[in-house]
Amino acid sequence: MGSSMKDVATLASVSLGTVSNVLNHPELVAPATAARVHRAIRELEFIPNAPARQLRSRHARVLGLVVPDIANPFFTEVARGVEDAALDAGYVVILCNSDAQAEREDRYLAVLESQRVGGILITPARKSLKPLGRLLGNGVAVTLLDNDAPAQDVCSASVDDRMGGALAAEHALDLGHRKIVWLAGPADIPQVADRELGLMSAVRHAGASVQRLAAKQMTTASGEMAMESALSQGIDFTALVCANDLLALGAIRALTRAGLRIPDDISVIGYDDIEFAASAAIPLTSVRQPKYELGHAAAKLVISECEDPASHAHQRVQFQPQLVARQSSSPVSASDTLRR
Amino acid sequence: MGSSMKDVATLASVSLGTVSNVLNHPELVAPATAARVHRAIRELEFIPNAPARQLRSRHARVLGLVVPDIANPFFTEVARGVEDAALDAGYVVILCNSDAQAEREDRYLAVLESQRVGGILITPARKSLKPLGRLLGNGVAVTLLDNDAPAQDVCSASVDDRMGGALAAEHALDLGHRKIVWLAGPADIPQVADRELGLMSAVRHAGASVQRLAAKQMTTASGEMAMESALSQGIDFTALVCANDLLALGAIRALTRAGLRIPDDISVIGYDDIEFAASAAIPLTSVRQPKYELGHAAAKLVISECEDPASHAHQRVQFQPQLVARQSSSPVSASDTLRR
DNA sequence: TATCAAACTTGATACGTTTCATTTAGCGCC
DNA sequence: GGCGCTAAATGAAACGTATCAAGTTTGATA
Repeated sequence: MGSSMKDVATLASVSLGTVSNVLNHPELVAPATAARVHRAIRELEFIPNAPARQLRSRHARVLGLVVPDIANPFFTEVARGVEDAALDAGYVVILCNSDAQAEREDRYLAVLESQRVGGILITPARKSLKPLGRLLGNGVAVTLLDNDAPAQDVCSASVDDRMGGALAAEHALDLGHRKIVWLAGPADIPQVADRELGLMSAVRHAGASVQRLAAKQMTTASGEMAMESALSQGIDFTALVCANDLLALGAIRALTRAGLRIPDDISVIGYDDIEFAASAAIPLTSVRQPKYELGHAAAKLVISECEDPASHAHQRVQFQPQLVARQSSSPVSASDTLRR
Repeated sequence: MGSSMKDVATLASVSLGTVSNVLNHPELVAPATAARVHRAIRELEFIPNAPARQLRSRHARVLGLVVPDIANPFFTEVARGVEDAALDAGYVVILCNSDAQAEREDRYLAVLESQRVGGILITPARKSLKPLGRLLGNGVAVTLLDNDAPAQDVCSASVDDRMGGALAAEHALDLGHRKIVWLAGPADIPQVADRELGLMSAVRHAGASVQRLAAKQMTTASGEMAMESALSQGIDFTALVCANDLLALGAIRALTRAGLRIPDDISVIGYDDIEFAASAAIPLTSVRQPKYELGHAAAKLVISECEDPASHAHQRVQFQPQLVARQSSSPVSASDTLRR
């Protein structure tokens, strides 16, 4: 069975308190004693009991990570960033998929509260931060992930989605495109809404215009369907900007099936720059988000609050996206320009 | 601050023990009393302290999930299965990416031991199960994930990789292919080795032969490189079977770039049937593994052992893979048959 | 040699639960 | 009305640790 500090104390002929000090306040104990204790620890293969420790010290090296769906490559990468930062600090991450459902999110928040986690990283399923209020009141550090903090009492780490939308638009405009389609997702996703704002304002600024298309979900299947039905209605355009890469990949299938060539007939621009974007049959031009860094930064924020809540100042960290041009986009073709 | 059972007891005018009984042994307490206690619980918004509970009862509703890389779509899906099963049982999952490195795996196992998790689901980074010995000795339930249990003291959930390899081979053979290339991954991955065994024996049984190609890693980039160099050496074949879908997608890029058409010139068969396989430009024929079910089953195994270690019998669960034919494979073309 | 601060150690207490041996109440029956 | 039972509730002990006031040793100083 696992041995306890008491066993260590006995074997090293010191008191329980001294063993505790060796572990938590080594500067208070004489080197010779510390050495003896360490020997005993090795001998007994003692491993501290984290739950007991937390019960007493009210400090847990456990984080909760609440995301809509880890199967989304964007969040997978974010999670890796979170996890690496956590492990570096001796923390551990509880993975919670909310499926963007409030009910499931609530269930998880309750479990996390019961587990008395030290901090929570969350991409909320809904606008209101009310459900987080309880947690905050109980001294749990909360950091918003891929969301900007509206309030003062939480940290946040996000990517500038308006800028990302603008980058995508400007790329298309720079290539000479004037007939642009924006393939959006569900309207209630704040990130998507921001991308749209950035895109629209850039386009308007250039005196061009955009047609808006909406997919039901942020998936390839949904992108394919939306594009297909638009094509059947004889939509006329030369560039397609999508709310994420999955939509773009789906749309490309529909376009290809309709006999359109990419990028010769249509330029396609995605968003997220997931790994598959680069290695697709037609490498996808996309707006890269520093996903790993986002997760890493968010985790460091929440950990720093866990470690020292008193002297912690809430921060907003915002990353800049970046356009990665690949083969799915090219200058508008001569014929299209003339036709216009 | 969070209220404790003591507060609840006071408010409901009962003893501490009674509150505990309401929570854990409701059959022992009179309905009227239970009602009073429940009212107090709601009133105080009491949420049990899981760590304290575990300290006393030595029973944790926490699982550790140790996988090589959650960014691999295979494991992402497995993780979802694990998580859903866990949440259903009121458990929570700690995510651990070992990166297939022994050192990182060890670090995580130590942290999980310190957290006193109730169970561990692991796809081990190395053959030896020694590092798990300590855990088992301390009463932690261990279940092998995507690995078959060699020993008697752990459960395991896996997919029949030999059969999968055979399915892929038989599909190619049925389509008339006789010049087959097997694009393998690193030799030390047991799953891949098994697939190869199944493939080889099916091919031999049919009196055909296989050329073996090895990629350095199980990634698109690696698959592309391996295929490219093979093509430059003038390899002659009509069907390509890959150790996983990522390799297949990479290989397809190299093939396409070399002017070969799929499936007209070369039939390509992947393994895993990740989501992208179906929605790629050329939908990929692949061997489907019940990924979600695998994770779900493994989690249920480990949870059942956690709940009642005494009456638990270790089990091996093995799933059957399934061939999903799509457009990347077709009957060998007349010209190729003649040429032979 | 007596004194005192500094450097270590100790031992008791509390964290929020579960468990279990006891106690108390309620009730039918001879 | 006393007996034995069952059902319900209680109270104390324990889980493994951190903390901190109080104790002990050490070594330097006067």
